[in-house]
Amino acid sequence: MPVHLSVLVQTPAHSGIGGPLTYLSEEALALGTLVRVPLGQRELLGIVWPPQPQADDPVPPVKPLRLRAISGELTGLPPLNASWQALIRFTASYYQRSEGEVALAALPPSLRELSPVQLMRRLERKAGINKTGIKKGKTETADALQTQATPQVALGAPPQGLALTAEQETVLGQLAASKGPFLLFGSTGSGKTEVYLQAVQRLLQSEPTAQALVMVPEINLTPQLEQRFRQRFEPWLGPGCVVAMHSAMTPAQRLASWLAAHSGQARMVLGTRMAVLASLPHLRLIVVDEEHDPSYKQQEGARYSARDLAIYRGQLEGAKVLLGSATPSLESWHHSRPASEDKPAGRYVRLHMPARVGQSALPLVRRVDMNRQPRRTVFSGVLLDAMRERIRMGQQILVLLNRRGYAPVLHCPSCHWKSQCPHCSAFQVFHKLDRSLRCHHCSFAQAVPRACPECGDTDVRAMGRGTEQLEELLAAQLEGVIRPGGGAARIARIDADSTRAKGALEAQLAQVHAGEVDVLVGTQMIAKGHDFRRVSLVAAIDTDGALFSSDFRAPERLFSLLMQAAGRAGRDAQWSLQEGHGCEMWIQTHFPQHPLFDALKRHDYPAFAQEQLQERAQAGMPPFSFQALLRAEARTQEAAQAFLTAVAQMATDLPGAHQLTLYPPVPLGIQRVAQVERAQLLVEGTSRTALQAFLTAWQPLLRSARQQHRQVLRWAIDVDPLVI
DNA sequence: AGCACGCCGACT
DNA sequence: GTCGGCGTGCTC
Repeated sequence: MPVHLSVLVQTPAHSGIGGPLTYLSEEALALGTLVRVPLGQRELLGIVWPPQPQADDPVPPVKPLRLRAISGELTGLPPLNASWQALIRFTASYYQRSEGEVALAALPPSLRELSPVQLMRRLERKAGINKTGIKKGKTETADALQTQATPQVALGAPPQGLALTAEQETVLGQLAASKGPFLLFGSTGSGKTEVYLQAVQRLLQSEPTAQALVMVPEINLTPQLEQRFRQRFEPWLGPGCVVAMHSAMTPAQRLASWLAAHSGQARMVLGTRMAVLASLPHLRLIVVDEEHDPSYKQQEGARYSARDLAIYRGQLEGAKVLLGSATPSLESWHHSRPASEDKPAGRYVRLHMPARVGQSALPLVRRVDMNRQPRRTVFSGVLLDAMRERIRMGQQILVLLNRRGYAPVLHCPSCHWKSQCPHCSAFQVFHKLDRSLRCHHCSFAQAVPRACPECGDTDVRAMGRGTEQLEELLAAQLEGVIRPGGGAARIARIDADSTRAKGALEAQLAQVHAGEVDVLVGTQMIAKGHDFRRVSLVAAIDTDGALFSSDFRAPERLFSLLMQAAGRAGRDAQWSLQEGHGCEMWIQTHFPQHPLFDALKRHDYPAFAQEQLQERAQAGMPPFSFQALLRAEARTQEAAQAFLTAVAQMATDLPGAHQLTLYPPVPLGIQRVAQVERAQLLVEGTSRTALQAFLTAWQPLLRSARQQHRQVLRWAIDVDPLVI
């Protein structure tokens, strides 16, 4: 007697299919079981799911006659457990996406594509390594995986690790003593990584099946960290106890890692934001390194914050959560505030590690008042002198500018033509090296015109400067400076352009580490994570834009970037101890009195955070309010805005609406990209519950409004947006 | 989102 | 006479 089975499939929000679909099955299957189901002409991977509560929909969703049977069950894989299901449900509901989209996106792509037969072969092959290598039928496969799933038994003695400082010991003690979640506020170089390693080790040691998840912001930081974790744990728990998870892995690698985590064989997962949705049946600890990093926020599809989900998942599964940063997000800082006379303490426990390991001092921050420099000065004389001296002493220099290319725009002085991108409301950037004009938003590229396309004048000029131009300028201005070994200063540039080729970043970094480079020019890429031990001077060339940006989070990002960059300098104690030649961070600015730089000079994140939080509180901005954006894309700006205006008018009586402010629609910062006009509408309020209730009620209205607004190509809701 | 069906322009 | 453009509509 066939039974009805609810199955989740990958259905985008636009499709109208929200919840699970109903199929027939010969037998009832446990929730979380992976199945293959027919949908239209295709066969898709699905997950057995609780049926949709049919409360508000009086019309039965399907005529019973049309039900189709599932194609098959993926045997050999234990079902996704209840915690994982709950995590997916929460993520979908909080970020306003369908459960099917979130759930299926959380599985490795090759699992979605593999047929049951192919998958079974894979599992057999994997299991066969441990067993005799004889392939058998499907029940055998299940057994094989079960065998493999028994957690790794310790092969050797637990690793010793580095000797801990008193601070590190204290922090580890605090971690053990309370429930958390924790915010570890530790300066660059204070040894946070060793705390993570020890925390993971203590967990794995005390519980024979426990799993830990360690998240990092970017893939290019993972290789060194992955190696460190492997070297620490593999001699102890055997190869395969640590697996990586990030989007740069091959489909086969991703599947292998996922299976190892899902089966419980992997004891530790090291990954980027996607790893927060991995199946980890024995998860007991989540570490979020550099928790302030914006890349934890997914920027397409379900726009979840992996850091926020880590907090939720920890609570859900009873796992400890440790966020770490030298410049925490203002949200996390606020949530970890100590109790004051008028207010109770925040929900997080704040842990503090102020000291740098070893003797190295924090660099001296020096401001150059650009108002006192001749107009159009790129490198001030004082900075150039300081750089020359460092080169003569054989030390390295980092020059930061967040603008790649040669010049951000080309223009014609006689007719005022500018290198506007034909598809976007942005300028095409001048790249001198390959003589191209390139749009950084839609990638449209063309050759640099020899003469002005409008008036034919051959005097077309570059305005402003990017990293390419800095590299060129420096070569000229540092000419004749001789480094200790003899020879001229060697300048290199690292940015998205120079590292496009696979392995290019690693090769360039290796050059820097080998001392083959004296001056490194680059975008924020070079400020993150990489440890340049011989760098003794860091210079930020043009940061003023972030001080007065319309994006209220720009100062926070700038402070973090500069603190991180400063942390790159002076990791090697030898120079900081030399009298008068300590490590320095130079800031060229037209606003040397700005409080951000005052706090930076004192390396005083708490002071900066307090000042920013006061401003945010007064202006009623996050973390003192909650926001969501509704974005619409259309062929014309008018169509996009008309849709937003219409749905805002329809929303006035929705639940929660009276506690929220709906702002008028505005064009996005870059209003047009690749011939598509974009507009957005901000919803804001002080109650997260009201915002959630409102968005949930709004969704069906948005879907139906699209019928009247055929010009709208698509729309999406971004909950807790990072860029407004 | 896929993938069909469906109705109009340049090709073996 | 067919191949193929992408507009509209459906998938348990």
